[in-house]
Amino acid sequence: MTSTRGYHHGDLRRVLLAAAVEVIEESGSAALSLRDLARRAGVSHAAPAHHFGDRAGLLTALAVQGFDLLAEALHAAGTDLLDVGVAYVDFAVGHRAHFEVMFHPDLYRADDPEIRAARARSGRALHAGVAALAQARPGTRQDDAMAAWSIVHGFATLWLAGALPAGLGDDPGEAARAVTRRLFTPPPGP
Amino acid sequence: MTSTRGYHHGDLRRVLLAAAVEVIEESGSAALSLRDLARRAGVSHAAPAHHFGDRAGLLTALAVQGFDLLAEALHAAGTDLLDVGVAYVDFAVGHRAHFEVMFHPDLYRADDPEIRAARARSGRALHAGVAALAQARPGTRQDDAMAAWSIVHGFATLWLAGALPAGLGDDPGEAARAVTRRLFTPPPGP
DNA sequence: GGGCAATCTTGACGATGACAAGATTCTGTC
DNA sequence: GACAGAATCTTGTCATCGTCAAGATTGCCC
Repeated sequence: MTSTRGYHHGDLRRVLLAAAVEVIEESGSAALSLRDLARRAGVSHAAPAHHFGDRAGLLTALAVQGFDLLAEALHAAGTDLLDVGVAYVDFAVGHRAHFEVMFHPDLYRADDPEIRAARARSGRALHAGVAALAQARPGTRQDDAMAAWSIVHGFATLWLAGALPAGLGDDPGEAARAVTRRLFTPPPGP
Repeated sequence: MTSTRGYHHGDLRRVLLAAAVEVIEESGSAALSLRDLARRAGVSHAAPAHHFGDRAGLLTALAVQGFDLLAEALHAAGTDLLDVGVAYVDFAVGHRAHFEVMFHPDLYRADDPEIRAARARSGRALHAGVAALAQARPGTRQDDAMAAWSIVHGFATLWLAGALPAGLGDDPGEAARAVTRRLFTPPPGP
């Protein structure tokens, strides 16, 4: 119970980031406030500033965390591009707070060195799937990489925005699999 | 000059929406503030409330505007799905403020009847392209529609987030055309 | 011309972000 | 064990914001 705690929380940075995820998942990034996070963590309103500097600093840390979690998820998915794509969608839906912040660079310090490094790590993980495809299918071009990334990112974003029509089922990964499969097996042509 | 103006601006609603687009394009939706928009329009801080009720009300109006502009852009693109896809990307990049707000329903009143109607209009325009494809290519399924929407939406979102690698050129429409073409002509298989 | 709606202005309050000054706790060194 | 300094907080303040209320002004319709 924090009432017995003095001036040293001990794990405040992690608790604040977890609280931020909770608030963003409930109400979106616009509803995030440092004072609210401080209350939820049981500390004074200025305590978060020591760990993050300011609101943008906290969101920078959240984005770094997100890019690293994404890299891990993509690595774990193996090298089949369809599996990597599904893992991307699963990540986006399972970590909607991180995902929302990651792709809104105006919310954080996009030129922060940690962000750049984390982005590079997830970028490499993303391209591992494309590299495997290029190996299996000579002739694969950069456009194919862009198409693969675009389709899974688009699907994830539309799912999270609640823009997709009903009938796709409850499993975003499975729905994404059916949709992204189209990239490789187009409808019968004329 | 507003200094000769009394209590009746005459066109305040439109001016506030235009100012909102400007601010969001410059600094993102998080930077939007009603007081700042009022200052830019040369009125008092409470004037916007008469037209929009509150901040979410203004963003609702902006989203409605966006869905309608999208519907118009898609109708103007004709029925070739590739052209419709490119028009979608051109719309997103050319109206980045509207696009950002449209796909963040936590910023506005998603259950507002005007929003629902506007969404339906742009949804119909989007599906006109898919319907044309289905006519030209029997066997087209809902997955194809989702794939088409996902790929252009994903490309647009990634482009706007500055996440795509350099080398795609300066024309988002042309870059999107090359990428979305992959949906219909996949790389040579094994 | 008058009444009412529309469209503003002024003022106030609570919440926020950011900053400053200071208090407490922890850690490392001697 | 003591001390110094870093780390980690607390308290307070200020400017800005969103929202609400009360009131002033203007436009429109009968």
